Amino acid sequence: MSTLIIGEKANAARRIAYALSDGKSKSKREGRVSVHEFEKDGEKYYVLGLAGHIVSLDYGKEYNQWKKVDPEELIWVEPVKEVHARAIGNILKRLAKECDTVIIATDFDREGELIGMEAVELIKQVNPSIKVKRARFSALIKSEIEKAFQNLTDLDTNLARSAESRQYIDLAWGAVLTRLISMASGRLGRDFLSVGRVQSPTLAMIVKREHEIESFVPETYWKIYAHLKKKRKFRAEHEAGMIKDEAQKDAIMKKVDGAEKVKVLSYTEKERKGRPPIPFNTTTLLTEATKLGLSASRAMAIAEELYTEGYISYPRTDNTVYPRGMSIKGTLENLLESPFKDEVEEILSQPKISPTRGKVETTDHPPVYPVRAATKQKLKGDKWKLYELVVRRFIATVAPSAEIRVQDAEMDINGEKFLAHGESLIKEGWYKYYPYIKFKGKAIPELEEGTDVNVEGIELKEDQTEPPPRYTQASLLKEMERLGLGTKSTRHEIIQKLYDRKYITGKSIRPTKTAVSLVNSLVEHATTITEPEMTATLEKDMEGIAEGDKSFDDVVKESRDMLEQVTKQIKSERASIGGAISKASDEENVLGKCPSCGGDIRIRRGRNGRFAGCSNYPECKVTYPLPQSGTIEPTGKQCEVCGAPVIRIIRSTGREEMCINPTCKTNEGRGVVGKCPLCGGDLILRYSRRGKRFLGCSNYPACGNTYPLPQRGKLEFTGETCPYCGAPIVTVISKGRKPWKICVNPVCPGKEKKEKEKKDGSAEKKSGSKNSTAKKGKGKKKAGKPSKKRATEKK
DNA sequence: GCAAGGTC
Repeated sequence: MSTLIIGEKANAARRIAYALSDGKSKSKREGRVSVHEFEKDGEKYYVLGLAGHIVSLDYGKEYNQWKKVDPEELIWVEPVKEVHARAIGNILKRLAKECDTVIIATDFDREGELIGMEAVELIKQVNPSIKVKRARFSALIKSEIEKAFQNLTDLDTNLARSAESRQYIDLAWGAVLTRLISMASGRLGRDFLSVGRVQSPTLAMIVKREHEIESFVPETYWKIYAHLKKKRKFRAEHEAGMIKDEAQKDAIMKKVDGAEKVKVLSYTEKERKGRPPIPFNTTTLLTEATKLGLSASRAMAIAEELYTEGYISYPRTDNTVYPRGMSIKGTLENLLESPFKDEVEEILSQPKISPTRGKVETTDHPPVYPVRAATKQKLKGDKWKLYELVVRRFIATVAPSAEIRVQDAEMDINGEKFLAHGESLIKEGWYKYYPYIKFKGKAIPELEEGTDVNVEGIELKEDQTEPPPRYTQASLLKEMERLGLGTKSTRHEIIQKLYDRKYITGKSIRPTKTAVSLVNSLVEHATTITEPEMTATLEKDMEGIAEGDKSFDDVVKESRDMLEQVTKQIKSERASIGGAISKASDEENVLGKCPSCGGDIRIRRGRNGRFAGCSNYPECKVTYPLPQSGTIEPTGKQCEVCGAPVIRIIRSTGREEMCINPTCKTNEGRGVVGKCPLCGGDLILRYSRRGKRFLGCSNYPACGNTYPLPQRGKLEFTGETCPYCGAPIVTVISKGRKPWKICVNPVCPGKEKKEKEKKDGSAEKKSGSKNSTAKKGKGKKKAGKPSKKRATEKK
């Protein structure tokens, strides 16, 4: 008979098969799924990779209609498991029938144990007598894998059940509270209001911060500086630092103002090491990526691509210590074929290469590091930027420390002490390789104890204390990690979810009115779900189950009892909670005052998408069309010409303010960028439903002439027309590139002509790469289809 | 149409 080995993901399965078979395994593809086969000691082995969880937990179909189910009843409904990755599930069952043993070789962590148990449950449906074993390895390298397979153990059911309890609890709390709150506030359909163990505490933090900012009372304080000169200009600060007492400030100023000299009381110079940064885990990778202007979600999506294409290691990791089995030198040598060759050679020439290490060391995956060389031609745009970040981070972690000279001086002016501090780089060390962190110190001149230094002036600087800053994606990720909210794989998704649900807006994150109202209601009536402690408690309970001290049933029941309490409380306050939230979300949609009756002009949804209408409808019938893409915000301003509200439209390519009234004089000629060469009408900058910009003729539908436009970067319409085809010429200004001018007509006869001219020179390669980008563009559009397919498959 | 956790 044969043995079936189950890995957590395709890549892991491939590596397990390779390691156990000494590279002799054969792969067979069935659709998107690969099965690896090999023989060893006369025994046949199959290795199959899962895609994480292949079953999901949900309530049966009979509970799908929200209005027909009392959420309180839902609390005690037993959810059911359904295979969502059908293809993998079918292959799993088919192979299991042929085998007498199955070895679970999923990741060595809690979820890995559950993923394995789920597979076993499916297998037992078709082969109840199969023998089940577990292989636990802490790195996907041959020696570790072999050791694990020589020391097989049993599946840890308690550990798996602990993870399962989390699933039950998250689903119950999430579904019940989401439904309760959504129904109470009349937000049904796609506008539902979600609540969850991780997202709600995260949102509550953001709301709390906003509240702190709003209620912050700035305090005036002073700082006193002495501007000094010894060969160079520098400054010293009064030792009191921030002075909030006005009398104290006056007293000091009285003594020091007008002074011409300071006496140096002491001067010291020290050297300190500037340690290189620690290896990347998911959180630090994503927070550093925000410096490149990438959102956490976008950075993660790119990291995934780089991983599947074999450029970087697995991007979902908490580990900050390179594992023992990893070759640092080998990793560096791999990069010799990249544009980082010179830097890598410098690093390799060190007598000893010792990497930095962080505090967190896990055994499932290494920190994120580059595994293969790439060039700017292969990886473009953001992909290259992120790859470069990973490479430079890796180089920095094995680069020498910087050496920093630290200077400290104490000085006296008429009995008042002033301090000067200087820092300068003696040796650049890792800073040279990692430009994302800049050395910020500044040197002061060398001083001598007991000498005088000339004062050029005393400065009294008045300032005000500032409220704590709003969260950014980077600071939010860090805070979530600190509080144990979410995991390396989900934190960025949770943040994205808060944006998608319109709970938060902006790079400097603000909660919407709806979010504030939602959080206030939850804090008052369902505090548990807004606190990180719920996760901490759950973690403890899970540990209890894993250790065998608690039962799955007790933990889940206890949680359901608590949820029942909360549910009853919300039900009893249903009207006031619903009223407060729907009032807030109504306000969110107000764009300004109606110029005709003074009512509120609100965003409304109709059959043909969104539009703006007066709140006094049907008495007042004022309506305005709205663009169907982009975010619309009120500006609080009224149009000076027609009195209608002025709105702001925010698109990924920029923002603009305009009068909401399309027939207003201020909108005349808006967006007109040139003449249509076909009919002489106006060419107007328009946006499709999906937010893509293009040029369309004003005589549409009589004239159907359109031109596509680049979707990234700022556009400047030059007013010039193309000498070949008469289409407008546009200048594209995009970050990190020189502005370039193009004719917007993609099939302009002038383009071929230019290509021909280029080919005459040595530009053959260049035009070749141009062709490939053109193909890539088309490929992208095609790639949209399979991803849609995937989405429907899931459902 | 609910969550959070794997993975793609």
